[in-house]
Amino acid sequence: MDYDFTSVEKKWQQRWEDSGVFHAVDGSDKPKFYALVEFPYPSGAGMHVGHIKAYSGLEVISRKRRMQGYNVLFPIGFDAYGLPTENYAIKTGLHPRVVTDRNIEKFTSQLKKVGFSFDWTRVIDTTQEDYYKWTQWIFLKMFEHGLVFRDKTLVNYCPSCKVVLSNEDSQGGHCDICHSEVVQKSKDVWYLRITAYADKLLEGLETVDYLPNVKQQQVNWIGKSTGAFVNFAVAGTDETLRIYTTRPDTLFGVTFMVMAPEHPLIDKYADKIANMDEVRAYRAECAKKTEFERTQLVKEKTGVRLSGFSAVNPVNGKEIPVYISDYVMMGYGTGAIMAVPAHDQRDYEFAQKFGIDIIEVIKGGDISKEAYAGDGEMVNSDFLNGLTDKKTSIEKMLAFLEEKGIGEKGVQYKMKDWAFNRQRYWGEPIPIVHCPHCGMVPVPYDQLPLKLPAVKDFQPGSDGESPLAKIDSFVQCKCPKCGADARRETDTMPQWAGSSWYFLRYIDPHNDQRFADFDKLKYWGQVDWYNGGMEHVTRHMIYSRFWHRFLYDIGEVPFPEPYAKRTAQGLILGPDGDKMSKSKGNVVDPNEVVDALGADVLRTYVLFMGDYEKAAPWSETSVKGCKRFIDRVWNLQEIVTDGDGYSPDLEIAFHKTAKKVSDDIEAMKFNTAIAALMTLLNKITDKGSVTRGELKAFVTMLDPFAPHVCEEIWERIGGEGMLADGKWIAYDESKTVDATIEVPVQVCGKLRATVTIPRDATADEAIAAGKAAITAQLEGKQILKEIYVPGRIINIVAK
RNA sequence: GCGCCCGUGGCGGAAUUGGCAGACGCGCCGGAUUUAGGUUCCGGUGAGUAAUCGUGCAGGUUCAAGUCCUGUCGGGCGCACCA
Repeated sequence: MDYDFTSVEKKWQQRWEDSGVFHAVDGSDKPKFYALVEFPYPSGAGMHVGHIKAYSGLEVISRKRRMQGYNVLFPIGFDAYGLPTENYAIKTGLHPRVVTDRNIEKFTSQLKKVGFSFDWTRVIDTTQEDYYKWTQWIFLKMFEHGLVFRDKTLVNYCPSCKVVLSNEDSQGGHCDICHSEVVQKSKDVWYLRITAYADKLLEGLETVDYLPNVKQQQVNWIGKSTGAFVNFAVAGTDETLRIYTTRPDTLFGVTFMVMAPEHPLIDKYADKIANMDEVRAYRAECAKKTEFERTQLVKEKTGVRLSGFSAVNPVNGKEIPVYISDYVMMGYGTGAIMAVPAHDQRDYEFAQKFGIDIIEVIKGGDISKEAYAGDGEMVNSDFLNGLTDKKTSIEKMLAFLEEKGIGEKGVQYKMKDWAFNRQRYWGEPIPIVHCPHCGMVPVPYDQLPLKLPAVKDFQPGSDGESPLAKIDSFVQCKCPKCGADARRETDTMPQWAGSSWYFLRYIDPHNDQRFADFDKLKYWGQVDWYNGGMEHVTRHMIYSRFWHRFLYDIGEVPFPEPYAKRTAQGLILGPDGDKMSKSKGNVVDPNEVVDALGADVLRTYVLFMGDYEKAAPWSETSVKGCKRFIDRVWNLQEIVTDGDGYSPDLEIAFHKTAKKVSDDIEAMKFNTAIAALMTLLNKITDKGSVTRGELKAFVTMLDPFAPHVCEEIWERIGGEGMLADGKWIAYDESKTVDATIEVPVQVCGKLRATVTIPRDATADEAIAAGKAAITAQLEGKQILKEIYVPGRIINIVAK
């Protein structure tokens, strides 16, 4: 009997939809479980097998949870604002709205074809007015609380996309969207003051269950460091040159200072600096370099000494030279450093090149060769001399600095404020009005959403202006405060805006009074389990934790951290082992797999192919193994016999498998859970018959992975109701172990025999049995040690 | 440079965390069914004639090491002149 998966899968997808079994119930008495997967960007290319793997993990867990009696919220939506759609619109002349709707429709039908158990009544689309109204609302709340500010600064700018990028979007000096080289440009930028939340984001990590490397990456990204600010006097003026250092204990080793080329003090004292021409030339040279070149192409230190401008070391009164160099960044610390060439490799290289003194203050290295960054006894350091503990030295120096009023303890973060505007059409309009009298005025809350106007021309302006700037009817408005003629902000929000709070909207997606009802937020609470890609750990994850924490602080949500648990799936690589990409032609289309082999096979294979958290290459031949597996399960119907219980010779195997599958699913070890089911199937087919009760148990366990075939078999053998809201398998712990076990017997760690002994044999009994099996090997030898690890191994050490 | 992770058959990967290395699947070999191919079913499959040897390499700890320690080589990810 051939398995007609196409019609069976269609049939059950329809039944699930008609019955509403996957609808989450607000306020149900059952325990709640909120499973979240990263909603897709609906690109024109359609779904990728990577999406399937990303969703299948929590899909399996959600199906299991429902069967365990939970009220499960497993939603899906579309993160639909973004540049690819806009670029496509520019190319084809189709409106982004049309393109987006078409792509969402395509994604929806593909997702349904795989049989995911999403609650389709809660779908969200970040580009719909009733959604982005609340994105704008949250933005205005932040504005109200002083977390939004505007600054004219050098920004990362992508000349190809004609758009300003955040640091997160221009990692490595390349545009995250088109991979062009990013340049620095001076622009008006809207910032969200995420740095104000740095400590909260750091502390919050202690209360959540994220994968250790996810946590580590966020900690590194926030990049908290503790040290000191120290004020150096500028010789001959009242000016102070303020620096940040993590090693105030090395202050006696400071022999020069370095400022970033853009440091404002340089302009202030331009007439005092004798070689200003040289300085200007150096600055021009630096400005030409991109951030990427400045940081990546570390070759030789360059710089210019400021003549007529020197500083005084506050701990010993020595006058020291001041340089400018591009190895010091304006964006970190104070934009100036104290240089300790003996104990910092960069300062060392600079000192060597410019012939500056190198004074050792920590013993232990050879400073004639290189800087020594290790610990050791303090020397040449006055009151610190003789100390060997770094912590003590730092504390002593800090006390000294504070007493003299020349410095204090300080904290710095690598994380920078979030550049929040884009000069683009397809995004949420920033709901701010520029009034000549009142300045920046927020659009009143009752006028939200500030709708994105329909336009025909999505081309950005030549100087990087938003397409919205060309629409007079949008731009020209009255100031909400004073009524004067005013101009609307024409930039839109970045793609990350809509995804920064979407998990809250799923809880109450149709609410038109609030972003989500407070009682419903209380009922559903934190996302219990969030799964997604590692690439979102430092952007989306940080952003959304920030937004959520802000909403908590102003009393709008009842819990501070949005996600209780976070896991990540590994990539699916192309059959050639490379990352899948269109240009390499190694992309696997999930649609084709569903059509050729069925959704159950696709679902099973993406979880069986390897460790869920690791990357694994797609294999056209391996996927057939899963097809065979599903077909063999289908064929069990041919050998089914009457009987509700387990047959004696399979009972232990069923209990064992039930335990293993239950446990492995929780640990996301889907590959071994499926392997255990395959092993059990092999045992059944070896035996040649299966009772109805056994088959029911089997399809119950397999259901989260391959629900269509399982539902069909369940129905055909007279199972009650649907497995989708059936009951998860129970097992008896005492029946997961055999009464007798086979134990290997080693002599001096080498395997010599195996013996079958009762599971509860004592050590003496086991060893006796073991020795009996290896009498030949023990002949004429003296036994030194006898080891029995219960249930594991017998090892006799003899000489 | 700093931080994290990983090196196991022809391939993807297992190994209850120190206890029979190679589960499960793919591939391959042989057999059955088939006119043949495909499908399906059965048997075999780390290397070696064997004793034995085998988890990137070299040491170490241990009765026992894929697992722990030291060093080294190779690969991946993240951050990066961060003061």
